[in-house]
Amino acid sequence: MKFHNKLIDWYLVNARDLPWRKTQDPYPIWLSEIMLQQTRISQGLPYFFKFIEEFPTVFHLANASEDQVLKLWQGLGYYSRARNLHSTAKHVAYNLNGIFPNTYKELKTLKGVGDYTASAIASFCYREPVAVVDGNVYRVLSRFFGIDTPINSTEGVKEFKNLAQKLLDKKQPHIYNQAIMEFGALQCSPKSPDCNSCPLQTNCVAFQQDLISSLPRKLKKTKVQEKFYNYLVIVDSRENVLIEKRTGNGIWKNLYQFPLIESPKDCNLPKDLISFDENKIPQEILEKALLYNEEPIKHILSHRKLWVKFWVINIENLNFIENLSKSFIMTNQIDTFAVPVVIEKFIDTYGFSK
DNA sequence: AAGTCGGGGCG
DNA sequence: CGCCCAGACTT
Repeated sequence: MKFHNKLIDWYLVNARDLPWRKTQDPYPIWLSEIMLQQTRISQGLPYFFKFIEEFPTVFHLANASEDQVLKLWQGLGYYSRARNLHSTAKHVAYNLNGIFPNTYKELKTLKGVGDYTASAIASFCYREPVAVVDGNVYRVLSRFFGIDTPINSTEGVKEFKNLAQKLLDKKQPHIYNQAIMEFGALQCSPKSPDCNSCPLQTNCVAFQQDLISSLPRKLKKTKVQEKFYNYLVIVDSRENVLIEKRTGNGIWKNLYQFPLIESPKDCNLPKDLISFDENKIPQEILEKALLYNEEPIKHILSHRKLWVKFWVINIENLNFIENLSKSFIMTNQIDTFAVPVVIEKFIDTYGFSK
């Protein structure tokens, strides 16, 4: 039996019941594919339901504000996905009459839709014979064929894409693509795959040569850099709190935060804050800072290690911000703004009175 | 070709 | 801790 037939037979027995598999409507399928980029299904699923409920159609999503979209995305990470999602929704709604492109090539022109996502939508919605290559596919193919080309090298990307396309069942690309990904997720998992019950065992090079644990190969990434973040929770007598929008192009773009003082080392006293402050916040304000957490919170990201401290400053009124060039906002409705998880956790613990 | 971009879960 | 997850985009 052919490779693709074995995978599909396995899939028909073992497929999970997932909401985006019940439809050919490109809107929910596109939404799910964006959400699941570098994200486990268990983590993305609740967000998928939230989004479908809040934005039942691409027009609802297009008519929302970016702030609203980011707020709903809060906690899912890789926020450029949310910004691109919203941008593409507006494009589809206003320029394309709400109709998604229906070919791989056209789909790839959409913001946030790359090689994988275009293949997924084109095959699931329109039966176009284009093979998906995601983390699951890399793993299944590298093991079954014993390919040790690093999957994140230029040659590896090309090699696996060509192989995947060759193996594709072109009469039912939608089922084959689902099958190989589901197989990678459930049977041929990264750690301790279930080789004993595997229908591909006898022809699997990695299994026969005991290479399961060393495949797929991957070039190691650069080491993470450490940073020290000091957030100033400046609260006035009416429970207004100062926040700002992160604009630049870096991490957490367009999310909100408390005024931030980044320091080259751990800070323990207000005078440290004063020496590192670039917001030009008046000294007499910073002097009142009370350290909320003695031990910095370790916030681990894929490419960064953050040591985060929160400093609470109670003052009578926040009028001093008029003298600052930065655009801080006074708010007593902090819950309505999208914030990074490390700030969300602080807000939940600190408990502003509403 | 290498960096950047989140957060959670698992061994 | 290190690795991985239905990757895309920038430099």
